[in-house]
Amino acid sequence: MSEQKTRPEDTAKAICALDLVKGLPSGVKAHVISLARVDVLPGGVSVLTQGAQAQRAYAVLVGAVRIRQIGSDGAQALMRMIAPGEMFGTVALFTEGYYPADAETAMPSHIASWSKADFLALTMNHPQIAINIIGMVGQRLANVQNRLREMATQSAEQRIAHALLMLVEQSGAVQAETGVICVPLRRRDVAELAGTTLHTASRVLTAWEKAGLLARSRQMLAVRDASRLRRIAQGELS
Amino acid sequence: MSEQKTRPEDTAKAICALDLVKGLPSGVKAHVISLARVDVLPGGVSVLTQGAQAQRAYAVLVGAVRIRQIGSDGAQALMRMIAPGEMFGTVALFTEGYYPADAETAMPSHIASWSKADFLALTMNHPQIAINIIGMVGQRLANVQNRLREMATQSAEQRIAHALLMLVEQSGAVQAETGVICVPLRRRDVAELAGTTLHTASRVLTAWEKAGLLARSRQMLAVRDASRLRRIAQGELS
DNA sequence: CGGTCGCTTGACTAAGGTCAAACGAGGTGG
DNA sequence: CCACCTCGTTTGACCTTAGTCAAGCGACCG
Repeated sequence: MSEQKTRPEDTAKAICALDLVKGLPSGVKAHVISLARVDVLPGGVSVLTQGAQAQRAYAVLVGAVRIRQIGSDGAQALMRMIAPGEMFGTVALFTEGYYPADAETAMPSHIASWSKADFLALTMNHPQIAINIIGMVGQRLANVQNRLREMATQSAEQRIAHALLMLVEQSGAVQAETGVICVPLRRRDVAELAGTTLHTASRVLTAWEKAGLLARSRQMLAVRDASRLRRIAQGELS
Repeated sequence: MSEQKTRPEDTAKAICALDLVKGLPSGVKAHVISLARVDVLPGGVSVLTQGAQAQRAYAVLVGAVRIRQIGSDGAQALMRMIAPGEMFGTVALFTEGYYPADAETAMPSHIASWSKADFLALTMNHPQIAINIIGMVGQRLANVQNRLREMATQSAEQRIAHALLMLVEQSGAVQAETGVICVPLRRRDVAELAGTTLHTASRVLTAWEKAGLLARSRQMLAVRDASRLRRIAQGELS
């Protein structure tokens, strides 16, 4: 966690690495960069709120964002964590126009964003961008559908294991090796992600810590024995 | 349920009504129609299978299709029912290329489809089509996310009520009035849709039938008291 | 030093899943 | 035409999972 300076060329590079501009000539990438607004935000602040008119599309360059949905009955669920390089709030620009969930920074973050007008113009002028968006949304859809099936058929323990494994994968190749999840995760987050209560999540996680499956330093979680966790996730174990 | 003749102008009209070609000039629509293959299928046959290389994108013109996902552990969940005018199997053409679920006709159906090459060319040449796809997928994503939250936080009874209400809405404005769900629904379908077991679904449904909330004729379900059902879905009742 | 926040832990409970059995309708073949 | 079988469904008895209620702990912050 070294001191990090905000350099323009870093943000440019980060934006170029987005799936959004995959396969586009560098001229277009430059244009996308020029249209972007970059905000440097502390942790725990709201980026967009559920139900509001969609004005902008966002991408996380540095840090992490929590996407949480709250139902009409007040129950809330954590839809996903956004890691660097991923986008959020983009779909609402194309549909009814209301954000379907809340987004807040889970740690100090750099967030790039584009106005609705600019973003729509980009997709109209560069079909490849539209296709890239379809790819990203499709990936998300597949992911959510998988979780839906798991939620319907698997035990709380399995779902928690899946949630952790997903987070590790999301953290990128480097972390996937070591198993460190570089996002501050509260028990409550894990619970909402896996669709259980804070209490059962706590019980399961502390049990796994005692068994040496997990380790915790500060707010971060580290998966020590991913293969075992994977077996638990598939119901082959305990 | 009158005898139905397959007339080319009917299929043309049905394809023109797809969200896919919304906002496009009729010349393009004609082109889309010319590229479509239309299959007339009996009920209960497979249209595409999970895990197969995505070759085509599909749309239901007449009838209904069941989209079912099966996990590595064998547990299966009904992702959604496809009503006339909706598409399926489209996203896989843009992502990895494997269908994420099975699709089978739930009743005799007319299915339009386009080859991968044609479909991708269409989206490249007509950005509006790509944007329409994003809209459709976005809608789906929002829907699945809502169900995910419900699955995590609500009771089995509430989820079943939600599933029925969703089906009624899907059946179109005419049916929404009368409350008839014009799709053959087995108990098992309802159960998989709501993420419960066949048994609890049966218990709940027969209880509702006895209470006059539902009626059943042949394989179809009819919702007699939608407002009451809606209150159950929101947990205000029983 | 008190307050808040996040976490842990225990005891209890109920929702709903599992197991088991049987029924009715529809279709098929003897 | 009837016997039989299959498939979808119903219903009961039981039991496990995981949610609820309640209490206490430790850490961090002002």
